[in-house]
Amino acid sequence: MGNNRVSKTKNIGVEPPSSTAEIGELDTILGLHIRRVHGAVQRHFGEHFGELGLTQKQISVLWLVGNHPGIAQTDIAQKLDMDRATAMTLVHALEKRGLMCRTPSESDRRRIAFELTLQGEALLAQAKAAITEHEAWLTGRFTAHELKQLRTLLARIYR
Amino acid sequence: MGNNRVSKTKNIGVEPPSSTAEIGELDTILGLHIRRVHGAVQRHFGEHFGELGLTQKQISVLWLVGNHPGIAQTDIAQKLDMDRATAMTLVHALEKRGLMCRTPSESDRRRIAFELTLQGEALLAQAKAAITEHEAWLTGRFTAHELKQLRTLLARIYR
DNA sequence: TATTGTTATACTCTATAACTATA
DNA sequence: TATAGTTATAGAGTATAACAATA
Repeated sequence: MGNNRVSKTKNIGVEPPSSTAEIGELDTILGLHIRRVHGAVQRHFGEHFGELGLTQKQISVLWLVGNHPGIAQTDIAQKLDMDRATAMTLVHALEKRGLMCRTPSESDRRRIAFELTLQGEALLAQAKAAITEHEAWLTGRFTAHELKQLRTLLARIYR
Repeated sequence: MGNNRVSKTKNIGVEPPSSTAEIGELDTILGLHIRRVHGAVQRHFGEHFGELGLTQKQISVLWLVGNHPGIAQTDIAQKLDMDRATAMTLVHALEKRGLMCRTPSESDRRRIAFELTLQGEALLAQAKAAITEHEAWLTGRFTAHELKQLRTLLARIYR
């Protein structure tokens, strides 16, 4: 098994590290561009703001809860394009760290209202500073006009 | 613990599902746009082409190896912006499924040359068709000019 | 010393399915 | 029946650290 090779013996070990980017047809694929960009952004944030102890995803949850005290898990999931169970994981971790707390709703006892704790507010403030810096790195390469274009074009993909 | 709430009792359970998108300042963050777009693309591919049994990442590895028979893991990693260990995981899984095979290089015995198997070639052909369809869904919402703009702007982030 | 492949390990994000309580 | 939260489970992707073989 594993021996039904398709092109017998060409270029064995002769692949020159091929300078930089030249992936052939692959280069045409917009989806690949998007994944690479996503990866680059993710990587930059982790490398520069990892000490914060929060991922971008976690920050967006804290941010959202900070803007909407009393919000429920379902709404968090819906607003950030997540599954209910995925939101649970996020929320639970943040709760366990004492950054958010819960109060059962009285009008609808199925729902649970979430708010930031004082600690959560404090860390969110730091996180916002980090995000601001990170955004400067990300957006600094564009003019205001290009930035507007980019936002408009990207928004058309998921809205 | 968990009782040091910050805003005593406002909006408990009164959060109206808030129609659609309105995340406040969060909406300004380009990084968030990128993550949402990435998620949407990922989701669409999985939902429509999951039966193929290949992820977009796996396809890009097969595609790359197909274009560069004899390529080594390090080069795959470098060309697709991955860690060596991450590439290992990908490559190993594809190998185990009989889609790629290896031949130790003779000129440099540290390197291993990878090629697609016949099975790999066949599946890649199917995958390319899927990607083409997926790309049509993705790019169909843009004019040719917008598409060029978008590609140019995105490329500026990781190049 | 540097590079290639490897293994072990770990964490984040994601989702599905099934369950409980409530509406 | 439908919704909110929960739990168990799984898989993809990512990375770090340490090791062996080779250059």
